Amino acid sequence: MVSIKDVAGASGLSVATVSRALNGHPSVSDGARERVLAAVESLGYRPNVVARSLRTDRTGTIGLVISDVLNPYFTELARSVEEEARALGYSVIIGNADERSDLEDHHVRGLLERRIDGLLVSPADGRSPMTLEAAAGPTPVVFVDRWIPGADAPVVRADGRRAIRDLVDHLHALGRRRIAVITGPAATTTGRERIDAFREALSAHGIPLPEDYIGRGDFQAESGRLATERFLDLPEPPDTVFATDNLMALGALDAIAARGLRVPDDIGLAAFDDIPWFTHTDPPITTIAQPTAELGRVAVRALAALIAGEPVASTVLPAHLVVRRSCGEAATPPQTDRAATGGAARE
Amino acid sequence: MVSIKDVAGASGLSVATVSRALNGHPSVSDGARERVLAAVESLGYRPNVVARSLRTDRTGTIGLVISDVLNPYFTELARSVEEEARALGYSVIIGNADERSDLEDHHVRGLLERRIDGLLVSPADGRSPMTLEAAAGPTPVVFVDRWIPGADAPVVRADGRRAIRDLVDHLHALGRRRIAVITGPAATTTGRERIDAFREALSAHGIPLPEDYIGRGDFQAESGRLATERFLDLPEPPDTVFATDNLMALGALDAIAARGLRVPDDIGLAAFDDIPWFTHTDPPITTIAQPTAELGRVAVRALAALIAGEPVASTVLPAHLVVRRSCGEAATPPQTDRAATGGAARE
DNA sequence: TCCCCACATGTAATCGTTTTCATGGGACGT
DNA sequence: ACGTCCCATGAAAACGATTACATGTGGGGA
Repeated sequence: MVSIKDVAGASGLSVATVSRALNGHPSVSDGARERVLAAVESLGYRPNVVARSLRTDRTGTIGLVISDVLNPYFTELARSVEEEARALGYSVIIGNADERSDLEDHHVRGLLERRIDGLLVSPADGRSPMTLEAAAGPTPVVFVDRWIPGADAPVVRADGRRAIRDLVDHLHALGRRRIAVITGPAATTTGRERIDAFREALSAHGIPLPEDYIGRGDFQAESGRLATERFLDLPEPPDTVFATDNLMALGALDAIAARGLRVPDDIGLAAFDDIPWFTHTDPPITTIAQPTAELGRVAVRALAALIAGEPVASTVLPAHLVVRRSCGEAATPPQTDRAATGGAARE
Repeated sequence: MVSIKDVAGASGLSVATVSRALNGHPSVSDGARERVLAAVESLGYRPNVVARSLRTDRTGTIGLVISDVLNPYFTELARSVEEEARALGYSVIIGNADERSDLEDHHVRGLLERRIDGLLVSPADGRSPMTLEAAAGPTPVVFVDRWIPGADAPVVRADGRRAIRDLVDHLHALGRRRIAVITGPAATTTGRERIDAFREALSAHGIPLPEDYIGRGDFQAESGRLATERFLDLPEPPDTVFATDNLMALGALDAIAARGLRVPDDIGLAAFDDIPWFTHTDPPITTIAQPTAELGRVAVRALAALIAGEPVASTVLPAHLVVRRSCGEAATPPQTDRAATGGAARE
């Protein structure tokens, strides 16, 4: 590999001058700069980022550890993170934890050893020691979507409580009374928030939530299918199922279709996270949409600020209900669809 | 940050011995090893991969540049690549080219500067100079899914020709005769292969393919929608649309739904790439499935072999037709989960 | 007893940059 | 004409690891 020394040799200058020329240092003569560029061109020199990072202690890279790459919600998040990071001059290394805390550990450790400038993580659960260590350590960390209570790092997330209340109002208005829910892992903040908000909203309407109507899922499709089957086997099955993420909703749809039941006539279905496919399922699915891309952008900006040494506060963006047809005929066609990220609350 | 020197100091040994102890070098006494590990533990030492890479000229990282992270096909590919790479001791840095060759260029350049050990790329089109340069350069490169003819790198891909023939046979058997196609960019190998094979299969049945029945897409949803609208505006619209990837099929579905038409009665739809959602659309979509995960695994193994200096040949795996209901009655009607949209008018 | 070798360890060079410090030579003000 | 300052440049020291080479020590074979 051709190094800066070769460029120095070819241009008859010292490595110091070459380095300065390449980094836009002001005190380099035009002549020198030209000779350097010519040598770079003819030798095909490409700076060694590894060496540079060692010297400068900056890698120009941020890490992103997400819970599941196959989940469209997280791919959208990853995409917006990469986009914003690129705009800010950073590269992104993505680690997929697959909802496993050992994998999360593995990736966080690897990223820290790689000396990334900052870390964005959506913790699978609170059980990854490395994640806690990272949050406590010198590398800037920002939690996105999920977080670990007590860990010392800003959080960028969406608040679904209000939207869940809206959803339950909607279901109530449609006459739904036997509403079951498929939760995420109790160890995740989003898992807890969604079931808590749901329970609260139900009780506001005086609707009970029997233990049988709570399916314990893991945010992946198969768990949604299993939970739904169990619901359908009940002596008094629910008239509506609320899956607290998009993959579990997919699993629920599977289970429902396998029994030859129809949505929404035989059973209603609502989901969390809006994804393009929900428009095309049979029927289109009523769901709660997060401002996913915005979440990613805000998180990256927060991380960049942290890296720059600026103080950073947590951010909460609102999620909102998107009514389609999977719970019955829409009462009113409000169609608040998308772009509604109006007021961002700051903590 | 605590470095190997601190560990050496704390354990009363030299950096050389510490390094050896940490890397499992045989000639290190048990006593020394223990003292090193104790010091590592108490100091919270974490090796600096950047420094190691500089010295060893190995980063333990491979790059993966894909065309579109939002495309489920590529996320599945990315996932299997990461999995296999991890098993082989590599980390993966993913770059999203978003079907833009300038972004592809950007990522390939960044990855090379980062001195990745090897590069997996699915070129957006042949127009990225960096990709060509990379294939010609010293860093091992393997093309996956798509490739650049003439570039000197092994290719791991699926062959869709046979499956496309099967699809056309299927359509023909169902009486479909006015079949339109939405192609990918002519600059991509997959784009060309699919339209070529399709054209060939049609002519084997004596079915014409008028120019009007060819929609030029870019593998993204919006282009599928536009192409389909144009088809539907034709004086004699097609009775079937074949979208050559899953996102364009989604767009086609959009356009069809927007006109209140029903699939497959009013118009048939077939796709390329199988994804979980195709089971849940209305109706489930007949498509051509690639062995996506296997593709990722094979590609990583090929790259690892290349890195190890072993000779590597290109690999072609077969794709196959998956018949569902979007083109008309399935050959084998196993279950009665139809019923659904009985006579209900839509929209 | 002596020699040789293997073993455990240390010293120092090295990887490719950036950056501090030193230096020489104009340009400019007086 | 002289001192001052700045500007362009170079030499060399880092950064944190790995590793070739050197060194001392102890054990085993002759």
